[in-house]
Amino acid sequence: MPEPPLRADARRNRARILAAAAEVFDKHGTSASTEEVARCAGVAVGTVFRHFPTKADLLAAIMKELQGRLATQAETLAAGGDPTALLTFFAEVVERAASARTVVHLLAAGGTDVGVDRQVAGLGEALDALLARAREAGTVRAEVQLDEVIALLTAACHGALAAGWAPDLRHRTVARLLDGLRP
Amino acid sequence: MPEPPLRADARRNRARILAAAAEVFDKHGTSASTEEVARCAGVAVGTVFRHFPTKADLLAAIMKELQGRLATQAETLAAGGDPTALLTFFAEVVERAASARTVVHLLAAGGTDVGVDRQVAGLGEALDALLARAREAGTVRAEVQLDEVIALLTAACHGALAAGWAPDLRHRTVARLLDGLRP
DNA sequence: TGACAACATGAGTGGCAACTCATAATTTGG
DNA sequence: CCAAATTATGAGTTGCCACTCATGTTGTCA
Repeated sequence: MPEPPLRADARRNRARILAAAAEVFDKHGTSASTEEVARCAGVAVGTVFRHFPTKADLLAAIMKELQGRLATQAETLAAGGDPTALLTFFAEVVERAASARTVVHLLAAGGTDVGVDRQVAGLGEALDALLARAREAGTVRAEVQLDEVIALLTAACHGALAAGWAPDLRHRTVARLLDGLRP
Repeated sequence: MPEPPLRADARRNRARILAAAAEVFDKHGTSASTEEVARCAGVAVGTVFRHFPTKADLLAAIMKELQGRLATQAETLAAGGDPTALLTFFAEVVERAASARTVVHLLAAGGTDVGVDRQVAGLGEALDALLARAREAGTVRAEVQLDEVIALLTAACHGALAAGWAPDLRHRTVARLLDGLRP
């Protein structure tokens, strides 16, 4: 089923909508109205719904993009060969989550929410590479499992976001979390 | 301003509403309708709004109760003198959060949500006692601060709840978290 | 027990937000 | 440059939910 290519203006609007949605949902949470997204994108509501028939579809699209960016970053770090890359990546994701609500939803979507299961799996593989390298180098304990790392990351993101930790507290808390992984 | 005592039926209904609200919000999240709460309590909507003029007031009342129970439990543990009581308490709260959405909201309400700031402070004192004892006994590292413990607890609750960790994963993750506190 | 105040009831109101559809505007292949 | 198809528009439509209020009920106290 080779989807016919989008018209030029349609492509442009789709991109604008995605950007606007990311901005709006990050600022006001996912309960922000679709109309607000349309306004921010400089587009009518109907156009948003033409591209994403459902609000959930819009969220899923954002998450897919986000997942892609995170996975790429993780792969880059893994290629670098630094055995502490896992810890770096961990801290950075939490740092981003503190100001970007959407990361949280991505990571939490291991389950049933919007159908992002496979996306998360993709991030999982990238993380697994980082973890393997860290284990070999003795940067983290051998018995630490991938799902635990993901769980800790999820928890930290949620906490940083929902509780609104100040930067200082955030850094100390992440430090404690990483302490739990080291030998 | 000595509030006149409630009438007998009013007291009974107030209690029923609180219990029903806790059950409903735990099951369907805080977006469940007030009407659902009323139905579950066997009461009309108007009655719910007579006792709690706003949905936020209802949530705040639930959290106040919850905070009281948790604080009491923490104090009891502290009185017991077990130096690992902090770790026990931590694990237990997370365990409860996994099936009770409301704990999460309580712990996350360090900030601006419903005005529960002081309630959390109350829990903080009880936790502080546990932490002090654990530090003296060398069960946790000396440099671990109270706000970090609260932050970790918050994070773990959010994670356990939002991501729906299976029991096995939950236990391992909490273990990793506690590893980060030990010497 | 009676009478008054406190309380309960539940149909109704207002408002918000997701989603639709007839119409108008663009794009594109010929 | 001109159709024909694709896309954009935005004023509705629909449904839900927090909250109100006129009316009926129950507890309390003398």
